[in-house]
Amino acid sequence: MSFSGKILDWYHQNKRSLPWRKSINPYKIWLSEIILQQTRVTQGTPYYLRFVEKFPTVHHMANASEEEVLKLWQGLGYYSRARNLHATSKIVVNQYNGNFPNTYKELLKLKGVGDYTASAISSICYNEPQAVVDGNVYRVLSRYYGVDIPINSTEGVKYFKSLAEKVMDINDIRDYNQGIMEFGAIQCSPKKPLCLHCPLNESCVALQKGIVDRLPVKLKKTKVRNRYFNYLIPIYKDANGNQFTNLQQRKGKGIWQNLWEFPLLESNSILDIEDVDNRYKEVLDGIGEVELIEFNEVAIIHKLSHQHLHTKFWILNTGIQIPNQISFEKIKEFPVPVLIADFIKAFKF
DNA sequence: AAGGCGGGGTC
DNA sequence: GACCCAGCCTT
Repeated sequence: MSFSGKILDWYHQNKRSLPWRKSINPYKIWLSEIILQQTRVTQGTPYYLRFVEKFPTVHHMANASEEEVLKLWQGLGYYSRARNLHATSKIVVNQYNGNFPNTYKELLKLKGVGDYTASAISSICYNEPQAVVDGNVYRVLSRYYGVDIPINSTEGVKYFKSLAEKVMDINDIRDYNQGIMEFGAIQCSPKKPLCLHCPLNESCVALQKGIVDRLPVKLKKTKVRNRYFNYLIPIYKDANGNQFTNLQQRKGKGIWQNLWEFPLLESNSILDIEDVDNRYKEVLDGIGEVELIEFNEVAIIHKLSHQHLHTKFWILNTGIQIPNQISFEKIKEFPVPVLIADFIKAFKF
C-alpha cells in the first residue's frame, strides 16, 4: 500500500475526537489553526472552547475589542496571534461580507495566515489539494524518507513542501492532511516513537538505518538574552479604604505588545532596595514620598523562548493619589502576561 | 537568511 | 537544562 494509504488507514483507526473536528466551518477551523500554531493540542483546547463560547461567529469576534480578545488569549503566548486574529475577523466581516475566502491563495492574504494555515483551512474546509507542512509533517517525512536537510533552512522548507505535495492523497486531502499530522503527534513522536508497531516500519528509511532519533535535523538554537525587570507597584488607600494602583499598556515593538503591566524599571543588573529608591521616579513620577517594600527577595526568572526575565516586584505605598490610578477590583479585567498574572495572584489584590 | 515572538510539557 | 509544539512576521 502507498504511503498516503497507510497514513489514511492509520488515521481512521486512531484519530482523536477533538472539538474542532466536529465541523468544517471555516471560522472554527481558522480559529483552531491559529490557536494551535506552535501550541500543543492539550494546551490549546480549553482556549478553543472558551473562544467559540464567547465568539460563536466571526461577527461576534469582529464586534469585540482587541482588549477582549487579548484577555481571552491571556496565557497562551505569541500574542501577535491574538492581535492578528482580531484584525482578521474585522477584515473578513468588512471586506469579505462575513465569509471566509475559500481558496488557499486568498486565505494566504489574511493576517496571521501563512503557508501552513492557508493549506490547512483550504484542505480541511474545501478539500483543496494543498499539502500541510507543520512540525509533525517535517518529522514524519524526514524519518520515513531519511532526509537530513535541516527543516528550518531555506532549502529544507522548499524540499519538504515539495515532498509533501508529491506524496499527498489529493482524493482525500482533508483526512490525509489531518492524518499525517496526527500520525506525527501520536505515532511518530519526537521522543520514543512507536516504531515497534508502526504501519510504516517496514519501509521507513530512518528506522532501517537506526537514525530515527537523529531526525529531523534542525539548525541551531535561539540565543537567550538576560533582562532585569523591576516592577513598581504603587498603592494608594483612600479615606474609605478603597485601594488603587496603576497599570500601563506595553506599546511599540518587543514582547507582550498591547498587554498590560505595572510600571517597569528595567536595569542592566539586579537592583537592591537602595537602587530602586533612587530610581523609581524614572518611571513612576508624581506619587510623592513612598514607603518602599521588597516583595520578593530572590528574583523570579521568567523564561521566554528567547529571553530570561530576572524580575523583582516592589511595593510603593504612597499617601497621595496615583496618576491614572485604577482600583484593585479592576486589575483582573486587563490582559496581562503570565508573569504579571502570577504576581497578581500571589499578592491577592 | 536570520531573528523575534510565550508558555507549558517532556525527558 | 534542552527540546518541542497543527508558524508567522519583520528586517
